[in-house]
Amino acid sequence: MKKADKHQKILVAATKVFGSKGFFSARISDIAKEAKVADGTIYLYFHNKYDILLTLFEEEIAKLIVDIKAALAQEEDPRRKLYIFALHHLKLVIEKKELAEVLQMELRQSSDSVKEYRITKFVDYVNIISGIIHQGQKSGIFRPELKPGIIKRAFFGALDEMSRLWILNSDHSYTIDDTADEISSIFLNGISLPA
Amino acid sequence: MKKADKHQKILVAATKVFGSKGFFSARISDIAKEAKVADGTIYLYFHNKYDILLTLFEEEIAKLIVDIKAALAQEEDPRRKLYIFALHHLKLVIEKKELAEVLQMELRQSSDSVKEYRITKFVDYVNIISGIIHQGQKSGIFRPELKPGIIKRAFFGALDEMSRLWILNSDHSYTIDDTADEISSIFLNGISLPA
Amino acid sequence: MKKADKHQKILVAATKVFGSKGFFSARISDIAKEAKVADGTIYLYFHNKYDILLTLFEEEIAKLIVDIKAALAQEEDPRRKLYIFALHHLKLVIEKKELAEVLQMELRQSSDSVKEYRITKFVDYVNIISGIIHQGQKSGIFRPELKPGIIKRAFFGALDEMSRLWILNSDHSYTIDDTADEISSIFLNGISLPA
Amino acid sequence: MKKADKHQKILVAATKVFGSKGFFSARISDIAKEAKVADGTIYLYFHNKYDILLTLFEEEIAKLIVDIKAALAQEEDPRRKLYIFALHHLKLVIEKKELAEVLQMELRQSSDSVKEYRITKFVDYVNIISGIIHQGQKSGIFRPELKPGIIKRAFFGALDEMSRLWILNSDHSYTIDDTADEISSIFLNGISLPA
DNA sequence: AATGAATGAGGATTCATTCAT
DNA sequence: TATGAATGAATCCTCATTCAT
Repeated sequence: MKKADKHQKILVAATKVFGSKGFFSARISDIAKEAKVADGTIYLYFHNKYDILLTLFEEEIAKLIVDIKAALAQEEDPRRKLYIFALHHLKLVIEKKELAEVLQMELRQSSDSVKEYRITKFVDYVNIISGIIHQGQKSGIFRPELKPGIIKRAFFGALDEMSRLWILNSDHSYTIDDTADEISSIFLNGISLPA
Repeated sequence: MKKADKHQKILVAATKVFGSKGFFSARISDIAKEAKVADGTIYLYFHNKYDILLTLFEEEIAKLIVDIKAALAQEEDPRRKLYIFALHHLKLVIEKKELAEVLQMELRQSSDSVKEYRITKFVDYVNIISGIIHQGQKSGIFRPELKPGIIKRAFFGALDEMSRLWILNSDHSYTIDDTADEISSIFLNGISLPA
Repeated sequence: MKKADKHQKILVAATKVFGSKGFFSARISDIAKEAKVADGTIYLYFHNKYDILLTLFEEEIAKLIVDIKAALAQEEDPRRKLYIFALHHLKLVIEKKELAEVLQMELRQSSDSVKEYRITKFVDYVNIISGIIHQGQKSGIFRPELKPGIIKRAFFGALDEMSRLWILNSDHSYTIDDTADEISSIFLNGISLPA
Repeated sequence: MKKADKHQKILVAATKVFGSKGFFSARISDIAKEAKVADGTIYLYFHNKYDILLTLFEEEIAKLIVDIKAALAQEEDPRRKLYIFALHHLKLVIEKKELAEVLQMELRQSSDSVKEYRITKFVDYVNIISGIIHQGQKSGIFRPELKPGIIKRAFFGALDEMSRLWILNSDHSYTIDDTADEISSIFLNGISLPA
């Protein structure tokens, strides 16, 4: 197994373990067992437990940004773009339940280093939304008086809370597409100029 | 000092400490010092560290529900009610920054006992929103095809994310009233039937 | 048991354990067991394992300095003083075998903090010797051309090496008094001016 | 590279590393890096970390004994011999600072295997001194009532302490020759019969 | 009821040693 | 022979909880 593979294997295991027990309750030995490596091996790839969490965010959010930007590039209409963002975000929740849980829980951690982190990678992600809003305002589709800084937060928050619903409830009454559709249409109705 | 007072004093201290360091990083001795009692005294009022967190939610959210319901009772119009809910929720963030932080962070903890708890008290709180939506749909003000279960989550999530913005940023460009207004109007535009 | 007592009890235990296994091989749990306290209790009195060692030196050498100075105060003749110093030093080896072993072993540790320490407390101790030499030179008893800085080291080294002999060998062919006498007389012959 | 060369290279590296960090704080990987071999390679030449230390003593002290005996063979006078021994010992400190540090520190370790070792090789070294004393007593130069067993220890101790001075202090006020001269003359004055 | 010293279980991390390549 | 990634036993230290006073 190549070096990069083991690095990845540990991250995958950590995502799962952090997701199910939370960062603090997760034990290094849990991650090691899940990754089928020795405890000590983890320290060949990461400085410490916290470094695993940080790397997790860095790598996964980076991937997510790439994916979403690729999907958005196919589309012109800011209204459609908002829907696509919602859809992607919610899809992530289903496909990478564990990462979503980590995002859910750990992103709220108040430790300074995470806060610092947030203002880099995570903010890039959320700023995709304000970019869409901005574009829509320039095209005369969205109401010009709205502050993109507020909308992006509200939109992200709405999606995020929906994710929480999915993560915590096992039986899902609604499909992703329906939910993405419903949330984006509420927002679109809310922020669009009358035709 | 009466028994109830010390119980309360510890909860106030715990709110502050959990808020600033998070549940796991908070030490019982931190809370004891903040409450100006001995470490051991805490165990005369609470079973364990976790019990403090649970009690905190129970008591504080209960109070919050009472407050909000009182405010809503003054109002008939579901559209106004939604604005009032938003305003109250955001006001809480300012007035009880620490509790809001605890809500922000710990509510996301996936530990089973919290999950269990959420389906009681916290859900009551969020259900106030779906009650408003429902009422609005019955009165023919809100679009009848929308699922209150989704709307309530989206609305709460939007508010919650705005709170996060406030908690983590020190300088606030927008006022609470503006934000409550903007968010509720997006939603109201989004979910209202055309007049 | 009073607080100071437990502090002392731990130091006594540490002296014994460090003495028999050396600092690095000694386990905190060994010291705790020897002191009949819980492992954690040690950390109520000391910052860490290293702090125990440092405190040990500080307290024991301080006591030793007091004792030796008291004994020297009774005496005028620098020649007698040197003998008294030798006698006290060697007596310490017998009476506090463990501390002597710690001194033997750990004082040689090259860690910076110990080195730093040495230039304070331990140097005070050894400087008692150069004080005696100096006094003897002023009184015209010791050869004036000798450097007290060298003599003190040589004399201490000779005593120290004799201690090592005692500590490592179980059967002692010579008595302390004989040894103190022999070593001090070699030095006295070596450094005295012809009568 | 021949087998013996790598064996030697590791010992040289170990001398340096043990000397600067002490045996316990030295890491196998430090030695490996210093010797420019892989960690695992060390185990092809030594059984374990401890075996390196033992071999170090064995080989280096053996060399030292050969050197000193060669130098002493040139000389008849026991008084000159003592001076030569002192000079050689102190020269070692300058030339092989690291080995001297190892001697300084690790020789004091009380671990049983080292203690055992000491009674073989190291004792041979120190016994060179008692041999000189004995010879001097037979020749009627040194006082016959002195116990060579004590003198050898005291002399070695004095030299050893002087080494410590050199190793720990960077600026050396005295030259080796001066120091060797001063120490051996103190002893010679101390142990010689009046002419 | 209140205290805070004492407890000891638990876990992150290190590093000597092994072993597949 | 040589490598260095992998191992996992070992240990310092933390801190929730207890309990004698």
